[in-house]
Amino acid sequence: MVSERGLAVLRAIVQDYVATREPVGSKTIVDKHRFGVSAATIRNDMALLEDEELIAAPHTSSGRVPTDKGYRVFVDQLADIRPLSPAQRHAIEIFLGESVDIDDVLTRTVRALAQLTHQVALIQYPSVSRARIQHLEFVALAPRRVLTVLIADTGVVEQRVVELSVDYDDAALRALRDATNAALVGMPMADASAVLPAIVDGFPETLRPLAGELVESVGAIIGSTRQERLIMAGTANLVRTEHDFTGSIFPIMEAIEEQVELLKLFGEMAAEQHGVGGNRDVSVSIGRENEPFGLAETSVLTTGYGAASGPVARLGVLGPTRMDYSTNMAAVRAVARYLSRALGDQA
Amino acid sequence: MVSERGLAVLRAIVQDYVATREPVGSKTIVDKHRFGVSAATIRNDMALLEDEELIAAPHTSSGRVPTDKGYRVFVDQLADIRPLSPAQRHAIEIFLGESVDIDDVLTRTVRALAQLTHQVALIQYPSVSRARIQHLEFVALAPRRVLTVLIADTGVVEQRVVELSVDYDDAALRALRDATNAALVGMPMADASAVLPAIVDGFPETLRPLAGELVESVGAIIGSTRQERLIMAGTANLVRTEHDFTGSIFPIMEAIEEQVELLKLFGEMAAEQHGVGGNRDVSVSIGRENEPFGLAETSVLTTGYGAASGPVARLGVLGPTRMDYSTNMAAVRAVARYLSRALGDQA
DNA sequence: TATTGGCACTCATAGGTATTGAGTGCTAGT
DNA sequence: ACTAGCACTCAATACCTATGAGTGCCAATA
Repeated sequence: MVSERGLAVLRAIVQDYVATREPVGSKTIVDKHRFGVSAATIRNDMALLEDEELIAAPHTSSGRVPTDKGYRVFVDQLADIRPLSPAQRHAIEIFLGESVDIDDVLTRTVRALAQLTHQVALIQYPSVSRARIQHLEFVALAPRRVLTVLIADTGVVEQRVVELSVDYDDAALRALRDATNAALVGMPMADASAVLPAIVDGFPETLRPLAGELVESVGAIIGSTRQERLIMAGTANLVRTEHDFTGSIFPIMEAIEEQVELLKLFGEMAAEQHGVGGNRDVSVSIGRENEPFGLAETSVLTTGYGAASGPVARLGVLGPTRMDYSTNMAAVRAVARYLSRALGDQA
Repeated sequence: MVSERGLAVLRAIVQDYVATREPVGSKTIVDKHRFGVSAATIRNDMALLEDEELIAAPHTSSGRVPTDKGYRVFVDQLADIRPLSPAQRHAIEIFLGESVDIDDVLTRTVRALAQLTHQVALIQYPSVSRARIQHLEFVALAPRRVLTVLIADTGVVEQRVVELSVDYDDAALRALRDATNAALVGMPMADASAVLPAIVDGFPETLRPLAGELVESVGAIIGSTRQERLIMAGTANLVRTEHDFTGSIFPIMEAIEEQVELLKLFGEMAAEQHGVGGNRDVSVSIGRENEPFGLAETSVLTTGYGAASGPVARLGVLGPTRMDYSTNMAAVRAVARYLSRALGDQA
C-alpha cells in the first residue's frame, strides 16, 4: 500500500514533471520539496509507486514519469484547484464585457479560455433541444419561399429557408405564426416535436398543406444537428506542446477538426458526471481513456455551463496528458461561471 | 540571361523539389526529365539560374532548391493549371449537393477545398456590405425587446437583439417593417446607410423614437464587422507539412487563428488583382511577400467568388512555399466556381 | 559557340567508439 | 524506519572516420 508520504511524492513528481518535462529523480525531489528524509527513502517510496503503476521509468536509469493512472490519482485526490488571480478575473471581464451577440459571447469566451490555459479551448454550442422556445417567426421572402426563424431562450437563433410547394398570403402566414407561437412558446424544444402535429390539425382544411410544410420546417430546425457543434480556439497551442506526444499530432488535430469524436466524448462526460469525489464539478478524462476517440495522449477537462435552469451544454480544454491540471481546472470552472452569467443576462 | 532551356530546368527543379523535398541535382534532372543534354550542361544552366537568384544551394555541394523568386517565375510563366479529374469534380458535387443552409454550403465548401489540396483552406465570409438587401424583419420578443433580422440576397442572415428605451405595439412594428422594406429592398447594403435617416423622417412624430432605435439597429448590422471573418478547414495539414518550415509553425498557426492579418492579405490580393499575366484569375502571394502579415515561408492562393453580379468575397488556400501550385490553383479556381454557382442557386 | 567528359574538392550524413553522469536498486549499518 | 554507500545501467554527448552525392572548373570536342 502507498503511504501518506508516498502520495506526497507522487504529487511532487507530477508537479515537477509538468513544470520541466524532465523525468524526476529522487535527488530533485529532496532538493526542491522539503521532505525531511533522504533521497534513498524517497527511492523506496518511488519503488512502491512504481509497483502500483502510478509512475514509470522511461529507461532503467532515469527519473520517473507519472503514468495515466498516476495522473488520475493526482487529479482525483491530490490536485488543489487554486482560484484564478484577480488579474485573470479582471481580464476575463474586460474580454467578455464588450460582447453583444450570442455568437460574439461564445467566440470571446472560447478565446479567453484558450489564452488562460494555453491549451485548445472548446465550447459546445448551446444545445437548442435542451433550451426553451422563446419566439417563432415566418418571414415571407418570395412566392413559395419562406424563412423560418426560431429563437431560443438561450439567445440562440436558428433559421432555415423553406421552399414551398403551395402558395401563401401574408394573412395566412400571420395566422400560422400566432398559432404556433401560442402553442410552443415557453416549451422545451425536446417536448415541442410531439406537439407539432396537433398544431397542423388545428387549422382549417384549406391551410393544412401550408401549415404542414411550415411546421415541418420547425421540426427540422429542432431536430437539426446544429447544436452538435463545437466552437474552438487555441489549436496553435497543440503545436507548441508537440514534444509531449510520442508520435505526430497530425491525427489528433484531424480528430479535433472533425469534431464528431470529440462530441461523443463530451456526451459521455456529460452523462457520467464523473463520480462525486470532493468538489469535482470539472470532469477529467485522461490519456488512454480517450483512445477510443482517437485522442490518446491527450487529456480533456470539461464542465457544464448554462442558465440557472440547469446546464445547457459543456465547455472545456484539451491538451497533452502532461498538463497543469490544477490551473486548468480552475480556469475551466471560472470561465464556465462567467459564461453562464453572461447567458443569463442575455436571455 | 536565362535561356529557354534554363526555364525548363527551373520548372523541373520546382516540380522535383515539390515532389520529393530533396534538393535537386543535375544528375536527377537528366535522369527524370528527357533533356537531350548531359549533366554538365544542366549544371551550367543551373549556375545561371543561381546568378539570377531563382535557385539556391543549401550547402556548397548539394542540389538546388527554388528561391521565392524562382517560385514566382514558375507560377507566373511556367505552371500549367491542369483541370481537376472527373473523379474530383464528382466528389465536390456530392459533397456540396446535400447542403441547404448557407453556412452549411460554406462549411462543406471549405472542407472540400482542404481535402482537395491538402492545405489550409480559407473562405472569406460573403461580404454583407457588397450584397443587396432582400428582406428585413422586426420580431417582437418581449416588451422593449425586438430582434432585427436582415437577409441578404447572398442568403446570409444577420440578426441582432435590440433593447429599446420606449414601448411599442405590433401595429407600429408592422408599419415600420413595411416602410423600411419598401425603402431598402433591392438596394446594395453599402448605399443603404445613407437612406436610413430619411426613413425615420417619414414617420409621424409619435413613432420617431421607436423608428430611430430600430433603424439604427439596421445600420449597426450593416456596419458590423461580421463580414470580416474567415471560415477555415484543414489546419491539421499545416502540421503535416511542418518540416517545410525552418522554425516552428506555432506563430504561423497563431496568425491564422487570429485572422486579422490574413484578412488584410485577402484585402490586398483583392485590390491588386495581380497583373494580367495570362489566365491569372487566381492570385498567388509567395513566401517573403507575406512576411508583413506574419506569414513568411507560406504561400497563399486566392480567387474571388460570388454571383453573376460580381465577386462577393475571396476564397483560397494557404500552405508552405513548397507546395504544388499547379494543382492547388486548379482546385481553388474550380471550387470558387462551384461555390459561386451554389450561391446563385440559393439566392 | 555550345556541349561534354573528367577530376579535384566540399560537406552533410551515417556509423562506430569512448566518455560522462544522472539515477537506480540493493545491502549493510544506524 | 531510515540512511549511507556502492556497483550498475544506459541515454546522451562528443569525437572520429568513411561515404558519396553533387558541385565548379577546365580542357577537349562537335
